[in-house]
Amino acid sequence: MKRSMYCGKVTESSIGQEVTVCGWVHSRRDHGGVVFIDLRDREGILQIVFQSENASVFTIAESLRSEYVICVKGNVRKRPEGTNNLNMFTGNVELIVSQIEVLNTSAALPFEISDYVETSEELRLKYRYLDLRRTNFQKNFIMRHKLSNEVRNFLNEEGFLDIETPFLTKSTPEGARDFLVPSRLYHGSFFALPQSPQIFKQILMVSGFDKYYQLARCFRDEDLRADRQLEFTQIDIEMSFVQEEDVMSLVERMLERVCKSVLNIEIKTPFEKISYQDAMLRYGSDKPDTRFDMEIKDFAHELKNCNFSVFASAINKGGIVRGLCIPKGASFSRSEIDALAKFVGEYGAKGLAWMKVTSSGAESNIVKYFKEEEVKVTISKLNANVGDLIVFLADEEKIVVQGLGALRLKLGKELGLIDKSKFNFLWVIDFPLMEWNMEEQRWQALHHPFTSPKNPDSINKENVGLQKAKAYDVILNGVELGGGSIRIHKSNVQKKIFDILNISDEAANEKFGFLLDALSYGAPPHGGVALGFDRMCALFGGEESIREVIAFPKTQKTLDPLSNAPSQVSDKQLKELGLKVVVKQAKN
RNA sequence: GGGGACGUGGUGUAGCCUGGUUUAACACACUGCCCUGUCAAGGCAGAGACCGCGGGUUCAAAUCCCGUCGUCCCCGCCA
Repeated sequence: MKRSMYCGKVTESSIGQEVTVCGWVHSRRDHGGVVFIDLRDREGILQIVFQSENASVFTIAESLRSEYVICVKGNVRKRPEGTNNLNMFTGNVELIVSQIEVLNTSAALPFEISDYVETSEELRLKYRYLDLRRTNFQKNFIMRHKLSNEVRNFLNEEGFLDIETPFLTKSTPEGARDFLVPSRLYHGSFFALPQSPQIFKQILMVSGFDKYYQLARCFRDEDLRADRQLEFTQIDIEMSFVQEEDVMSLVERMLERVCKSVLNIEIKTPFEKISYQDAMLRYGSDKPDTRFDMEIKDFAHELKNCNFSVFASAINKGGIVRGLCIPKGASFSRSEIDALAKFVGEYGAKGLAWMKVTSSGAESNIVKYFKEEEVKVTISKLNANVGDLIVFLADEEKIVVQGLGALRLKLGKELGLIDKSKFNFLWVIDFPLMEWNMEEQRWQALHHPFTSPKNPDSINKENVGLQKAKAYDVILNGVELGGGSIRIHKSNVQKKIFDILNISDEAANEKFGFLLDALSYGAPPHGGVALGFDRMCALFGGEESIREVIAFPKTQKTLDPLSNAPSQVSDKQLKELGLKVVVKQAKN
């Protein structure tokens, strides 16, 4: 028997036709004289019916079990009056089986393939092939395919060339930890897997390809999170003879197109723009979730003479005081407020000051240190209403910003302030070029060291702290979807940046000499962007974790329970590579 | 490197706080039987866990304590 259509595609238009479908036994309902089976393939589920009149197929039907693979032929008919299933796409029809072939049996399952029962992550990954049979996964990966296809279509139409860059490349000193691949012919030398195709795509611009893209796999040997894997995919784009607006406009048009064609959502362009400084002040984050308000306000000016010693001393030490208003938060119990204080403690805050807004002003154990005017100004600046809770952090800037930013997000989620149907795109711009690394006592690129300063000609070691970058991040619902910049295209400017970053001429030549050389041979002005494709798929699929849109992800401890990678290798393999010993064995 | 949550038949959970009628409960899955319109089908019967692992406290430990392993979330890290 040869399949004639997908289970999930059988609808009214097939009524009266004989079709052959193949799939997995999703569920079986044996009524004695009639057996119903929900047959599942990647496109959906179809109810097939076995009637006792057809004795030979009926006997087989009674022996079928979950996840058996079968092929059945039969007539499609309209379901009898009153037996339609409105929850199924194929719920108005059913297939009356005339022939069946059992293509394979299945052992009893280690867990239920059901959308109703959650199974532990470890077990799901060990039996990933079963987990991926869930309709939600089938849906996610079909969506992922559509998305990548639409991205490619769009970029192809815009005149971009898809060019591959190497996986075996050179280790770079700045940035994430590299995955190293030992060289067999040159013992002691290593390739590195790319953290991103950054340098290669810039060199492609020097070569005159003008517009490049790639759905590029990238590798970073850092600890994992819900939105981070060791390897991930990014939509990598680079263009010549462009400014910030050109790249941003391209990204907007691309996102507009894929939102329409994949999700059937109309989004507004151009996206709202917010400066880095503003984002950090108002949202305590460089990737603000603007689906809800609860903005943070600064009180350095209003409360600088406040009698509350914690605030005064924080300001005296060069720190800041900021606060936010939690709607209806006055009903929080003391222990709930303590929990909030503990939460901001994770970001280094030593405490959380608070006041409940009442009809006569405010109350809490710190209100007595405030002048009436200070309370009034605070309430009005935060637009607080009676019944709200105002919380403050006073400390060094980084702690206050991060603590309140994280608190705002946590409360936004927990208090249900977030409208999940919203797709809020946003540009964060005007990033500082560099930030001071306290531990290593040196400047460090905020983006990457190839990012062009706004004023490349006047930059020097003294003013670098005030320099802004020609960089932009695109944010969706509080997730950094991607970022990019206009690059440095002149080798003297690039050398100057390396110098400020404390990378010696010698080191710069050793690590990036090939880029510096390339820039000296007529590099065009260029810039680009990279979008996290896995994150995009997760957001589009309504998933919290990118593991739900990656077929074979690793656990948080970087293991693959399916294949048991990483694993030890033979002495012979090691010897060929000029390596010895394995110190720590992965425990699977 | 650090903090937190979790770990009980095949799966998901309850029991743990307050140790003893626990012979560890419930649902799903599984096995057998019944049933001609179900769709997370239903009914009857059955098999299946000494409670992640190790140690300690106690007359007595799934339950309390210590350690350890694993999974997830977060901080650090991720230019």
